[in-house]
Amino acid sequence: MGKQVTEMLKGTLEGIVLAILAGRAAYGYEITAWLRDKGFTDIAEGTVYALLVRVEQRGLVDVEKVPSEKGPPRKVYSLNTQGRDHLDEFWRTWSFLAERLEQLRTEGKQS
Amino acid sequence: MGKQVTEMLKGTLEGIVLAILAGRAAYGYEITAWLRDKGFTDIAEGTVYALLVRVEQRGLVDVEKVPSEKGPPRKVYSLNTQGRDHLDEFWRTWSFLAERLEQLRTEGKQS
DNA sequence: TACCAGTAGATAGTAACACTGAATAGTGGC
DNA sequence: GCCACTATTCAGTGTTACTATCTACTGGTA
Repeated sequence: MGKQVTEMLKGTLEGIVLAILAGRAAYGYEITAWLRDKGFTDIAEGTVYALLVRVEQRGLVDVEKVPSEKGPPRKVYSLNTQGRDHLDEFWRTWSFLAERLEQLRTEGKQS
Repeated sequence: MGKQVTEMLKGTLEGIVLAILAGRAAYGYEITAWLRDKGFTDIAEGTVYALLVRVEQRGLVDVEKVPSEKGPPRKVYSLNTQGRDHLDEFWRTWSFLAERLEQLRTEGKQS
């Protein structure tokens, strides 16, 4: 998908991951695989882990270490109350942006 | 609007400005004022100018210096063919992202 | 046994982008 | 002569995602 989506993901990827965690608890490897599956083909492995560390440090998620049948133990993340608030705020910001862009797009088609 | 929109604008602000220029030619001060008017209250002056320099260097816009009745001459930017292609690409990337986010949002509401 | 693929996470260094703050420069009004 | 408004430029900073690499555990296979 190239460089353009990379820049656009800055600020949105965090919201995407929090939205995933709002549905169910998940661990890094799982989230990365899910994103790949949804078409975010060029999200690097390390990116999600770094993001999870950030949101953990900011206290938006709770973490639980769960042993895996295959491979090292998983760090399972779940959204806490603060994270839920942050996600709400994210959706508000996203809506603001999406509305204005949609308006710009339709205006552009007219001219 | 705070820090969240700042990060989200990375990658999209360029598209927004190109979309504006697709409608009509404009200069930096004008674009900044327009954005402020549309609710992007915390976009700094310098930000738009820096962005315009970038897109000019990448050859997406044509520039014409126009004397102003009040103040120093304006640099009027207009979208060229390459810029139009880039804008199309931007809309494709944006759609990709917007679709997936919209899906995530509605899924989240179900659970 | 040795090696490799798959699973799972961590980390150091880099690039891109928007922000902050200040400087520069021109015009007109008080 | 100074201030407000218009208009652009630029140096320095912070955040974020990428690249590349390393660690570590399991199971299969040559």
